[in-house]
Amino acid sequence: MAIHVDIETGLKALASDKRLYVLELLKDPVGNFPPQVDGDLIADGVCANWLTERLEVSQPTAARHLKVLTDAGFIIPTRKKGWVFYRRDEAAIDQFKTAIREEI
Amino acid sequence: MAIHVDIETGLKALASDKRLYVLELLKDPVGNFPPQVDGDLIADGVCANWLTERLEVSQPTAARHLKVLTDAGFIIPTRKKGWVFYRRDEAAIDQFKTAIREEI
DNA sequence: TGACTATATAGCAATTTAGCTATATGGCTA
DNA sequence: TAGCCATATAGCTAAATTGCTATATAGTCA
Repeated sequence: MAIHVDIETGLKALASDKRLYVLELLKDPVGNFPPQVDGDLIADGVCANWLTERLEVSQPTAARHLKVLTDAGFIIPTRKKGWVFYRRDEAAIDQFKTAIREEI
Repeated sequence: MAIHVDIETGLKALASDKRLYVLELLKDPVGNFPPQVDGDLIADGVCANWLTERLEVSQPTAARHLKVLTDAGFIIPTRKKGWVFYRRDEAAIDQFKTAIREEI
């Protein structure tokens, strides 16, 4: 029961439609969002504000979802000017997929 | 947000230490459990009673965990004599892993 | 520096999940 | 058939999760 400790954190982070949607949106920042001024859509990621709009929840609720994904290691925040940009951590995501494949 | 409907069910079913443990135990029924009389450990699976003991929760709580896993399609119940035996549905589990790999 | 703006946190209500005890169900077995 | 035993369901409490509003924080820009 203590075997799957890390995998369990990842599963809990993903077991939410909102958070799955964030990862989905971040797969194609250029396709899903308009151009950005202060952060590069690819290199830095997508502005928290835009993700919040897409999630259709309040700013604090979106912030918490983003924190869960960040804490699980699936997304990376980058602070620039007044904003925080988020992008997928593909290495971490791949590592999780491997763990699922091997341990479940 | 409606894209991941089936994947989300699976993720929610797996996002629990107890249920991960059930799948872990069912990976090696012969190694993890003593011989059975009324059901074959491999062909039929492991008696619900024994899984309940290993989970260290009450019978109704264990039954509910097993139902969640069954509803998600990860385990298959087989009724025989007085008992219910559970085994992994490897095909369904593989399908889930593929979905994770391709959609996350 | 000072005001403004984006994000984070606090704190509360509603919902979901997980646990329990008590009891119903349903099918062996004597 | 009658009783018994494994499993399922009902119904409750406690904890965790998700949403909100209000507010604190912190960094930017004039």
